[in-house]
Amino acid sequence: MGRAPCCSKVGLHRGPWTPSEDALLTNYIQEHGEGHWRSLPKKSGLLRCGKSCRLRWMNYLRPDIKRGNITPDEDDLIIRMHSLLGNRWSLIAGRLPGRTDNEIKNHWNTHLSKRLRSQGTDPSTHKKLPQPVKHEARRRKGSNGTKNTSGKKQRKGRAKPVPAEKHKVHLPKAVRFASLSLPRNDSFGSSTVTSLSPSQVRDPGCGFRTEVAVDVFWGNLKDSDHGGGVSFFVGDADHGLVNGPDLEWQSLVPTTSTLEKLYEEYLQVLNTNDHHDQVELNSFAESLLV
DNA sequence: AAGGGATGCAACCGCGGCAAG
DNA sequence: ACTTGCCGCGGTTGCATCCCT
Repeated sequence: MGRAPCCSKVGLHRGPWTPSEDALLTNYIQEHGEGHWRSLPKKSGLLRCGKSCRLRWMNYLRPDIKRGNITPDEDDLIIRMHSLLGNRWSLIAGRLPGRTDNEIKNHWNTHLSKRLRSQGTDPSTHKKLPQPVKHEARRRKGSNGTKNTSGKKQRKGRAKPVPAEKHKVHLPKAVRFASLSLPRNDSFGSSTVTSLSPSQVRDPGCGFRTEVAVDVFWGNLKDSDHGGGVSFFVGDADHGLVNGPDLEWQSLVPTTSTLEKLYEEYLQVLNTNDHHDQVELNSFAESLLV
């Protein structure tokens, strides 16, 4: 429908952020809070488009961002989540405290997809490839997120990321919805889980969303060693579910049997490889999202 | 030692969802 | 019902650095 660009690019800075720009943005947000990205640049004196400001804050400046190597456990979770949800990086990132969707996306594209391929698994479908692909990637030391923000240098043609059999997983797009969440730092054990049944979780119409189930899986799979956060998605009135203000934490008591059932169900789906079950897996993931 | 390809990550781009008018 | 603007997401690109020949 011919929407206007997010901002007039005339006179705006692009490319790497300078420390002074970072400081301006950080100071402004600390003082006024996040949001209103469109008007933020003008108010803060930044010569950047609002979108760029948001990205910089979300992916780099936010104080809760965890920088550094992604641990094997995080790798494991990313792979599992990706097998369920596909390229829903923001959803996956939501379960990895301190990690951004951009970081996870990059990590997947540069490390995990290659690793899976080298292990004989198709990274997009998570199904076994006919034969394992030789791992030709070179190891490289010390590129640990310490990206310089300095100067420029011309660039020569970049090999596109292996286009090899680009099967897209057409899972439903994530939808935005209200959520309540607890930080993962709180121990999973002390967090609460709503008492919804697995069928409720799977019921597309029920309004509860992915993260309940995914966190449940995570809590089980990782045996709480990460301290799981728990998120709740509140259904709408049409489905007779509670709205945010009506939720009482006291009522959200975890029920071990519910968790076990969910875990069983999840394992069942995960442990199967044939086509029929792949379909089931997809619809399972779908049901979590719709 | 140097040049060029490979790698990793920050940043950009375009699109879709949603809410307000 | 339609338009407009904002926000957030996923895909893609740009570029500094690493590593191999």
